[in-house]
Amino acid sequence: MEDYKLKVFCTVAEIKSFSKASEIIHLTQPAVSSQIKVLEEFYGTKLFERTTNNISLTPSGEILYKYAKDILALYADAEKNIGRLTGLVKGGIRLGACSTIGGYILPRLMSRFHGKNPLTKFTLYVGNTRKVVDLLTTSGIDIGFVEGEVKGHKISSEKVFNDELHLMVAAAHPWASRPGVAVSELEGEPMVMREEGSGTRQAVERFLVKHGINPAGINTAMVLESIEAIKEAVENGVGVSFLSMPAVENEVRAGRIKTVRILQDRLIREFSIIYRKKSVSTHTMEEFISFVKQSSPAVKATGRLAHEAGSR
Amino acid sequence: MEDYKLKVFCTVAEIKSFSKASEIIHLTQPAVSSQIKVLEEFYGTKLFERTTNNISLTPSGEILYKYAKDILALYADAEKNIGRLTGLVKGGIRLGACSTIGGYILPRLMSRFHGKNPLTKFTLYVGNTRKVVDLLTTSGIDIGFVEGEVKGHKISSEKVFNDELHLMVAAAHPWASRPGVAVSELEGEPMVMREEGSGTRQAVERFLVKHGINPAGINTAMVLESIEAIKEAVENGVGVSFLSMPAVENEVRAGRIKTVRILQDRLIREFSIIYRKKSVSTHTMEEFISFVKQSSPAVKATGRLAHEAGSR
DNA sequence: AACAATTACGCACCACGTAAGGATA
DNA sequence: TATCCTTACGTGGTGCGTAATTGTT
Repeated sequence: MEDYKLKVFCTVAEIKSFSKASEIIHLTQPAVSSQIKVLEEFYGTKLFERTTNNISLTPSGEILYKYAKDILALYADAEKNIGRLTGLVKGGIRLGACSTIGGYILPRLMSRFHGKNPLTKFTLYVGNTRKVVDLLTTSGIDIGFVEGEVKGHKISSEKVFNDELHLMVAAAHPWASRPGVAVSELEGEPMVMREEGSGTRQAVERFLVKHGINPAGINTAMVLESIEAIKEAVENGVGVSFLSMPAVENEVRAGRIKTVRILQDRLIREFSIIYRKKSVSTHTMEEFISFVKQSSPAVKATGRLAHEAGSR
Repeated sequence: MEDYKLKVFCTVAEIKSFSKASEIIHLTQPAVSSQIKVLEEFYGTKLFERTTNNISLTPSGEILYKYAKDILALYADAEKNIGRLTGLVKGGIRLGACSTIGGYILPRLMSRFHGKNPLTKFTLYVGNTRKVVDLLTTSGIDIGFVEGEVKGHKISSEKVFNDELHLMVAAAHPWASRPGVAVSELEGEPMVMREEGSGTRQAVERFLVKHGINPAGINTAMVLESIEAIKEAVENGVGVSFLSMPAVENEVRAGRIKTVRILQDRLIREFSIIYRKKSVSTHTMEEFISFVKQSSPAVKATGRLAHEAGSR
């Protein structure tokens, strides 16, 4: 029920570009121009100074922007408080997540949440951490899930998942029948890796370094950007790999892939939920975040359960 | 640029009636129902409890109302501040006034103000003091002009005009050529009066009492509810009457009516400008009020000048 | 019966997108 | 030429009023 004109105006004021703002709010550039024009005609004054290549707020625009932010905040606040009162959970949530969470964990959470609250609508963007953070800061998404913690004055981050990366081998691999392997045995063993810069890759390398192994010395049989592709490669004996349990649950159940315990340690990485500090979240967002936090032990339990089952 | 839905909602919430609210905002009842329905569907909850004969806000409605008032106030505030900055004076002002001001003083002020600020639009309602105050409290008008001062916790009143009531006689009347008459001479002289309850009537009676004359003893030749009618009566020698100078300026200039000085005293009454205490006035309203205050000496001067000219 | 709110429906207007136009580096 | 904003124009959706319907005292 927010004021769309003010929303458009604020976006333009913040992005300092009609065209870029139009993309963010999914409108055409002329539509944005038109909205601003209406505002300018109403207030009888230019709100933006149009110099070539960049626009800036006029003094009038500054005033309106100050009020517009407050007004929009009140709209959001009203909606949140009414939502809290009625307990109604509805409306859209735009999520962004890195591939592991976005591909395997979030879809289940989203489905369960949507099952409980059919009036909710999810949009999910999957990309790397930087992209997710960018989208969050530009209000392209409402909530993000990334590995590690994100520091930034505009973003709050909070750990929610403890995701374990399990060593995966083909069913026919010699390790498949062993109760566990030492970290040192990974040296020389052909491994399938995620690309440089991927969170999984970083976690694996940190793990190796922690146990005195130089990642550069690893026999990297293949580098793949897709989890699905890695599973294929592992199944076909290209090499072993570290993967998140939810990502290979089906293959492990079917016996096509086996998980092997690392004797000395477990490779655990933390996922964080991130959201804009200042923006007033909706009641539905509050509910979803709380749902995710409640669900995270369950997610871990599922993962571990499957792991126990798969490795015995 | 305010949010029309919220405006409608607030009006209904305050008036506690769809149909009455629809009259105030000049909308049909179905339109109001529709607006509220949209809000209720958006927030997923009833905002009004519809019991027969009267409606009341639900808890959700209470929340929304609290926010809606603030939001509307911010819209108005933004507009006012931008208006102050740009110095632009535009938009509508709804005035209410008693007959003397509404009929003779305000039209000139409105015209002059409109001449300086062509983007302004005036609406003028003329009625007695009670009607004007009612309209003001129900937001039917923005500014009112009434005789005396109005006390009320929701209304601010401020004196602006010192309007003098002059004794008017027909050109052929014996007094017309005299430099002045004593108050006592009014006893027995046929007088034309405004109706009971009129501000002018009250002022005249207070004046008589002040000078030791019982109003009941006055020879009331005619009681008329219209100033124009009184002027006709005076011109035709029905009797003398007290009238505001601006109301008879043309007749005095044309010599059809003469003003006669009262020797001991002058009959001066005060007009006040009244407006709602809490409601955020627009910049244009501020400008108009300040214009009226500036103009009030001019109005008096004009009145006196004409008086001097007419009585000599 | 009478009053108040809702539902049904047709129309007019407004905001959008597509396409063309202008200005500046 | 490429980028960015504005203008022009046709169309679909929305909000209004009129009229009929429901519901309550």
